[in-house]
Amino acid sequence: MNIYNTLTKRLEEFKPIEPDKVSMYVCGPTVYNLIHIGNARPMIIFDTFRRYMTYRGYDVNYVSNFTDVDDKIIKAANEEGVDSKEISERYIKECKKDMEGLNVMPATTHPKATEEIDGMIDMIKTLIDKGHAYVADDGTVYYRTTSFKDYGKLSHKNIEDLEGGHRDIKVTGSEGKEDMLDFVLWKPKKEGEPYWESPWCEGRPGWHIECSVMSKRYLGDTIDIHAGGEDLIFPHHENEIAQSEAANGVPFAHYWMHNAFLNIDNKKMSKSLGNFFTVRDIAAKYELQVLRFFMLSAHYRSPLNFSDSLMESAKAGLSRIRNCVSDLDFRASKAEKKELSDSERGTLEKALALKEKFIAAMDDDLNTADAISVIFELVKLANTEADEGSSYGFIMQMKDAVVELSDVLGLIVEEAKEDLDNEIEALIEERQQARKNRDFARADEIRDELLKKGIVLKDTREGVKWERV
RNA sequence: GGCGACAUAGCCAAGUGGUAAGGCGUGGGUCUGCAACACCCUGAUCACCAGUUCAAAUCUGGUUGUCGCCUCCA
Repeated sequence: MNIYNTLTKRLEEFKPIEPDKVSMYVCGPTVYNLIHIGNARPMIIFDTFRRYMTYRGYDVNYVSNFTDVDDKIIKAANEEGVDSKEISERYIKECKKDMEGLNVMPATTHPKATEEIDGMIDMIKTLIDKGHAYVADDGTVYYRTTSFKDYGKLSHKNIEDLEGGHRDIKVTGSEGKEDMLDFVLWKPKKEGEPYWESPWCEGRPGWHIECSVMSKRYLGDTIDIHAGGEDLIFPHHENEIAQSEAANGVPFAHYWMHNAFLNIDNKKMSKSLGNFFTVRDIAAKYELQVLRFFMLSAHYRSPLNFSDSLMESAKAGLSRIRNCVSDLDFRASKAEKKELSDSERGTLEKALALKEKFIAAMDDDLNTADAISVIFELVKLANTEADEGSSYGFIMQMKDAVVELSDVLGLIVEEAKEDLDNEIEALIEERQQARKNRDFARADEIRDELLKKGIVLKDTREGVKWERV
């Protein structure tokens, strides 16, 4: 498995700390509102990575946090006149619903920042003791950026560039800082804000310290992979490295993976541009599986543009895979259980080769676009080779192959088996009689009637096939 | 101003030295009472210019364009 490592800017072979195990931390959302489709990209990408590693036999310890104390949460709480905990709890719940729709597996652990305050205070103490942090007059604790010689190693910036590169915008609240680049580890409460006791003041943690602490607690001082959106490289991940490595004295993460942004009309999604979509907005129009398929259709390190027509295209593509699976299912129900023919064996060998091609694509820095194309090749093979004469075993093996690979990508392509009620069965039977009698008007009438109930009929050579829309 | 990424058919998108995967869409055909599904056929001198090489979408330099980070942000 090769992974592009932001730290070294190159593709590297993945070597876990412990054989057959992966420890992985993915920065999760700040829960002040429903998650947007941009939040969904890292969730889908790294969930796919996790599924693939699990498929390859790794035991994956996957940790993803919820940031549940933050300015935006406090602001939302004030606007609604409720406790900030009410806001964060509500949106954690909603986020989990969206994740379920996207078929994103729950993390091994989903820590919350507010439940890890003790650990943060401990780490801040350590940083102060080691001279990497200092307390300002108002009780704010800052990280002393100049004390960490590797500062800038992830974002590949040097401190002079950062200092000199600052544009007109002045950093606010920087009065107590020794240096412009120093960042907050602990900040004093303001009136009406949630706070915790600490040796420095009643207050709350800075954003960056949360992830350092949660990663350490659930995965250890050094982990295999730390991941998130590319906008987090600087300053968030840079600061995490500075905190963790200064406090723990060992490397923080061996591999850093970052997904590119999801854009709308080639622009960054933002509320001010009015091109902002929540996952819930999309769910109203499309099954969220379509969104997942769409996101996986491009490489995770390429910017991906979102639009309605692209979603339509994704929907049609996903249907192609699903049609194949349901056709194979239908064929299997009619097929004879007999010895596989030579040609069937040959086709299965081709299918096996495609499976290897799929693995090669995924091994190449999670090339899901290529992996999906392999699934389409498999679909084509199945559509071309499976017919009324095919054996049951052949059909089922082809189907299993398509389902297995789709499943690695977290794509649900197999419909849950369902029995139709008698009334509908009777209508289908009546329509068959009408067709036999060439009473097509009545036949079409029944078809329309069933369509209204969400059932689409397809007349195949082997009989009538139905499916839910 | 500093740093960086990208530019492949109508659209999306793989491909990092040996003459272009896949999907969606379009048009034509086969199958079907019709429809749907499926199948067959239908599409690219890889932004532009110069260079390296027997050979470049793929490497080097330049030009143009698009976008991102440097400030909360997935």
